[in-house]
Amino acid sequence: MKGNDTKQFYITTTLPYVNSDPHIGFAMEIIRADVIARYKRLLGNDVFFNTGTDEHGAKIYENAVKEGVEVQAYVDGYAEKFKELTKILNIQDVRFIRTTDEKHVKAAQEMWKRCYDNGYIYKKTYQTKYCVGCELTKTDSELDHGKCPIHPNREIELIDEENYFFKFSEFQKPLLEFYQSHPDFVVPDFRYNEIKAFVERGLEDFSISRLKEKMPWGVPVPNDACDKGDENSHVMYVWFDALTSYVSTLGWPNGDDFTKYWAQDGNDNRKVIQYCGKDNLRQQSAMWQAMLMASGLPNSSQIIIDGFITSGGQKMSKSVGNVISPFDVIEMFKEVTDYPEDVLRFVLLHDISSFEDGDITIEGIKESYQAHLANGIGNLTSRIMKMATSNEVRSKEQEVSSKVEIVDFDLNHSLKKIIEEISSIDEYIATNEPFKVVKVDEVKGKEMIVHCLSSLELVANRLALYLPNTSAKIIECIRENKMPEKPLFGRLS
RNA sequence: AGCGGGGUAGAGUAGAGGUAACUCACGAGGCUCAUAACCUCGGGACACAGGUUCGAUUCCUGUCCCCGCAACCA
Repeated sequence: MKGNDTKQFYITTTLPYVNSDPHIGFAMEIIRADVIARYKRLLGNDVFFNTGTDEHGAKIYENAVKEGVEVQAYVDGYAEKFKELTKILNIQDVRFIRTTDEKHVKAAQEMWKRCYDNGYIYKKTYQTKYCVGCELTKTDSELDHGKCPIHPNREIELIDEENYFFKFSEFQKPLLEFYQSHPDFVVPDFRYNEIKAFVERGLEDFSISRLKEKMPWGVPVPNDACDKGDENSHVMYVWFDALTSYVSTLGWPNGDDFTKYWAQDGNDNRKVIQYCGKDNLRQQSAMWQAMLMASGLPNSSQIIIDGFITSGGQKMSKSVGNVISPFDVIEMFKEVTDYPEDVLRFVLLHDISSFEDGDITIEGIKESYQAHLANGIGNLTSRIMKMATSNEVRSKEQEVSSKVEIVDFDLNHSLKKIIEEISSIDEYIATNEPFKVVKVDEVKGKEMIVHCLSSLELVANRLALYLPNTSAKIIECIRENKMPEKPLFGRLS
């Protein structure tokens, strides 16, 4: 990922399933995608950045029924929450697709038709064991004493019906060949190895429809592409529908955006990047890729897999009481800073490894805030601007250096490098004492202060991807030669 | 043999075949431009056992332990 290697750049998060409030893990995913999107824009790329909500399926239907609300109203409420999340996180210029959007429904049906016409969808009667928790049919080998090992508290449903199936099994070879020829298709490498091993073990066709009478909340299977007599009797399996959102957001099968942004084979000018959590490895890097192959569309360029976030060494859960909501973190810092969203962005980007699991606690967030934002960049800005304003030293005009580099999507590493520079500027001030020198040798002292201003501006520029508002504020202070009206990041009481 | 990740100072994390780094906490100095901030110095660590190697904490093998892939979940 360096230089102007691409012209069009497409990046998407997964679409979170709207059966609960926005998770901080998703906040991390979209923040990371946002940093990459900003980076690519800075390099002059034409970026299409997508997110949205996944709104169909049995679990959502069940939840809405349980709460006694219209399903549409139920998903509308969640869609608003997730839209709100993109706003408070300062996610820049992102498209938002909902799988209940009309254009998405049409696209999912078109995807189905193409797979069907190409011979990859067939009908069969079968009896199967279905776990509602996983939204997956289970083979006997996948069950543990008749229970889903993943959802032992849910009863396995025995389904004896005629369903449509996707010929996943036919894609073992094509997928393996694809992985072989694209060794960086999945990042990090250990996830690449994992999916390769999974496909090597063999693939089974999976059911991609549900009887409407049992579960009506889904995209109707297009009847003109399928056998008569089947009219409106099936809806799509939620994964088949949801995965299509990555192209429906581009207006596929119509629209210029699709031809413009979705990677074409052999066209190095385009990149299609998908961010997702590690639970999505199979869906994104195997199922979805097989669907693309089946419908004759180009594959994605790269899948970036995030780790999970625990809190206090444990999975966040309401019963344990260690859930940290992105909204709450931002709320918590509103009193001490005008940039609470940057606090959350900072913590998620700086304190969590780019690809491994990470841990977050309220105490840890506060510690990181105090060390790096309040005592670090915030204090540094104050001390330098104080010297500059009281000695009337203006910064030199400086070409906006885009001396930022992100290698292999390792945002954590890149941000840490920038933070290290803050410390070295503090050290410069302590060692050279410009505040003292300026009193005895004005010219020399002012030169030193100018040097500090330049260094600060460089750091601020490099922080722009990560902490956009903070960065802009610092640059504003330098340009207008003024102190921040109040500390950038006030001390916690 | 289910899949995958991990065990590094008191705590949380980096890192890498050859002086083990950072944040917090702790001890001793310094500075006064700054948000009781900042700088310097110091104490203190690579789970265990084999192997490969001139040399491993890093690579390999085994053992022990922890975590995720379940539930409200990305």
